[in-house]
Amino acid sequence: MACTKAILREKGLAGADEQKTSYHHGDLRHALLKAAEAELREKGVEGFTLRGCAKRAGVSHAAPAHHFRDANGLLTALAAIGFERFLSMQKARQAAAPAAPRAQLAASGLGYIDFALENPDLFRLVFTSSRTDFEDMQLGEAARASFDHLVAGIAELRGEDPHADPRAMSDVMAVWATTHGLADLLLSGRLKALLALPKEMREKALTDIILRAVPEHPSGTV
Amino acid sequence: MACTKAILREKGLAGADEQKTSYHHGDLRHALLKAAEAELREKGVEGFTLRGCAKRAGVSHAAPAHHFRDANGLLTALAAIGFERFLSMQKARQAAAPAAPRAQLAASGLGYIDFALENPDLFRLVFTSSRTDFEDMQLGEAARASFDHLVAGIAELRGEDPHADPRAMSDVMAVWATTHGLADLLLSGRLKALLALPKEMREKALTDIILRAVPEHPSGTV
DNA sequence: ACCGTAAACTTTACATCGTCAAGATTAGCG
DNA sequence: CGCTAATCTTGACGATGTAAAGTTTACGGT
Repeated sequence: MACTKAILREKGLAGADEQKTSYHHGDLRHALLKAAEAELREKGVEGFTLRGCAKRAGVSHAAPAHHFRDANGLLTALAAIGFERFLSMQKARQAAAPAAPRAQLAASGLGYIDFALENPDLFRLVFTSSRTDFEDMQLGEAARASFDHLVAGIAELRGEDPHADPRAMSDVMAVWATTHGLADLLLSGRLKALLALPKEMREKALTDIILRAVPEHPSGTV
Repeated sequence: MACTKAILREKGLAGADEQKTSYHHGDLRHALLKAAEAELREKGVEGFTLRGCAKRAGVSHAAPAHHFRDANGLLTALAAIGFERFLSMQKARQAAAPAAPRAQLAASGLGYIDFALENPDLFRLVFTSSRTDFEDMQLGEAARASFDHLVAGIAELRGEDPHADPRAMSDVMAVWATTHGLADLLLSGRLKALLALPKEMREKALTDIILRAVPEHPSGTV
């Protein structure tokens, strides 16, 4: 609805990125999101600038306001996209792993960590920035989808719906916390020992730690 | 060395906080750190402002530069203090817990989480802000002390020095990740189920999850 | 007791930021 | 073909971090 012209231009101009022949951009919303991601990657969450995004997209500094309420609005939209990519990286990992629930869970966790390491600032934006608005439909939906996916994984493993069984919900929280903690600590360079390992060994170690969170023989209350 | 006058004034004036009679403040460094913590608590990491700190301390906006290189310098100094408080909250918890290594480890973890929940923005500053400089002596030292403390806890539990025994080091990373993940997720309101629980049950649940990271009978490699 | 140096603090200035308001341009529909 | 509304630009404002230059005061050597 908003991008017919952009499509035409992109087809016509063989993908060179930064034209801007006409007054109207054509698909600025998209362009801004791409620019925002690049800015985020280069400058980090704390160095992120709305004007920088506008410049990178080749428009004036006030243009973004017509597509996003404000800077936080842009970041929120970006976070929603990030969240979707986040989930699909987990699913991609799982697709390449054995079907056993335990292996699936570990694979999902590795995807979680992969995403964090490959998109550090996007990860930070999504998980620990106060600039995103989770009341936003897109973002809220993406977040819920991601949570549901984890819950489903535990349901598969335990044969109980975590929403009904507190013990299964404990498993959910435990894997999530462990995986998230690994991701966050790796990201901030606090687990250099792990990062130094060759990929295969590192993933073995990560898998081991993640699966500790869901013991095969749940102990009684400690 | 720099605070004789400040001490005199504080004694003389019965602790009322915001005088500023003389041109020289007397203990501005201290005052700025206090102001910075308050600003952090009120506005959060992303809303933190150097000028705000200066105003709160009752000095001109350029005064902080004489005590801290720049805004990040102030935040770094604050982070160092935060880190020390962080560690002592863990130790406080441990002092009130049974001496058994496992109980000590759990207590330390609960202290970790306590700190995060009671000082959310300080926690964020310390663990996920790019504005702190860990090359800084104070901060680096505080961080190392905290890590050493965790390592010692695992050494106590396993009877092996993690720096020498990779399996023990795995335990270190596992508890750390789990505890940190819990803290971070709780902080961002993503584990509301847990937060809703009455204190005692919540701590029981947290303890259970934390201790999963260090199984009593370490399984062979999964 | 005094004086000069340096530290502590203020003032001024500047570039950059986010956002608002008003003007220019163009797309799309009647 | 012309109107309206969406899209984008320009200009302006207050706030921010930091650098430079000026002011005040503490303090050590005499």
